[in-house]
Amino acid sequence: MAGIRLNTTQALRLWHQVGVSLVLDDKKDLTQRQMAILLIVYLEAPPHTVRGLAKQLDVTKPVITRALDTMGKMQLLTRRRDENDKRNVIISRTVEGALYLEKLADLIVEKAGTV
Amino acid sequence: MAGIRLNTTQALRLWHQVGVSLVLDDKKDLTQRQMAILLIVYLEAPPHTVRGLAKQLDVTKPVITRALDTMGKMQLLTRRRDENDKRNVIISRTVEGALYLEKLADLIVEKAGTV
DNA sequence: GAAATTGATTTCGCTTTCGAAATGAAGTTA
DNA sequence: TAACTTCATTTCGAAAGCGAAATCAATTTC
Repeated sequence: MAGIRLNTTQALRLWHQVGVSLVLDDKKDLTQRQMAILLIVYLEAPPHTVRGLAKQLDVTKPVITRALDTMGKMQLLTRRRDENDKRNVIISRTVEGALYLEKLADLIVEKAGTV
Repeated sequence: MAGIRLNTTQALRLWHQVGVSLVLDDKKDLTQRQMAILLIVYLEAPPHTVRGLAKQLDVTKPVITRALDTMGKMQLLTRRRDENDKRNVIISRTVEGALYLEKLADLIVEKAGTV
């Protein structure tokens, strides 16, 4: 668990290159909050709920509901009712969403190689 | 020009950690486009104009004008008229903007160390 | 089982952004 | 100097986001 070693110049160059590429190529145009939600759902252990995401990101629940509406339409993730406690909504991954993040990861790796 | 070597998992973890931190801590809440513009202005060789930025990011000029309005209010950059050709507007850096990106860079470096 | 609590969504009014088109100012061409 | 071009901004109607508060359904508490 040594981590990646980079300096501040490399960090900004990486953000710069990936950022410009996303603006140029990415149809989805997610907000920062939406992207954060997506990555939590894909990288952190389930289950994920509206309340849990709102708490982790310190935003209101409607922010999460709206983001799920938007990213749900894009097929990046899905929701279903929790059968054990029907007040809860469980957010989960989709194939589309996994592919989207795979492409994002490839882009980051590619740009990292150039900074 | 060796570049940074990381794998796709590390790339997504890095984006995840930085993204969550930005949602939690960053008052500015820039859009992807605004962030891309800011990084271009700070990392690429001047002069920067509305037209040039619009072309590089393949967006309309009003997108740039609006982003400059917003980030100008935040003091992240400034514009002034080009005295040689008064149709042009030259976008340049500010101390505030440099500090903002320094902190962003520090955050990225810190999170990179943990992925 | 009635009342209170919890979780998600909807509604409200507001702000910000969007692209397309119109405008205005400055420079260039004929 | 009159017409055209160029650059940035403003205006337009539409779309999407925001937080606060209200709503609705499910669960827990008393």
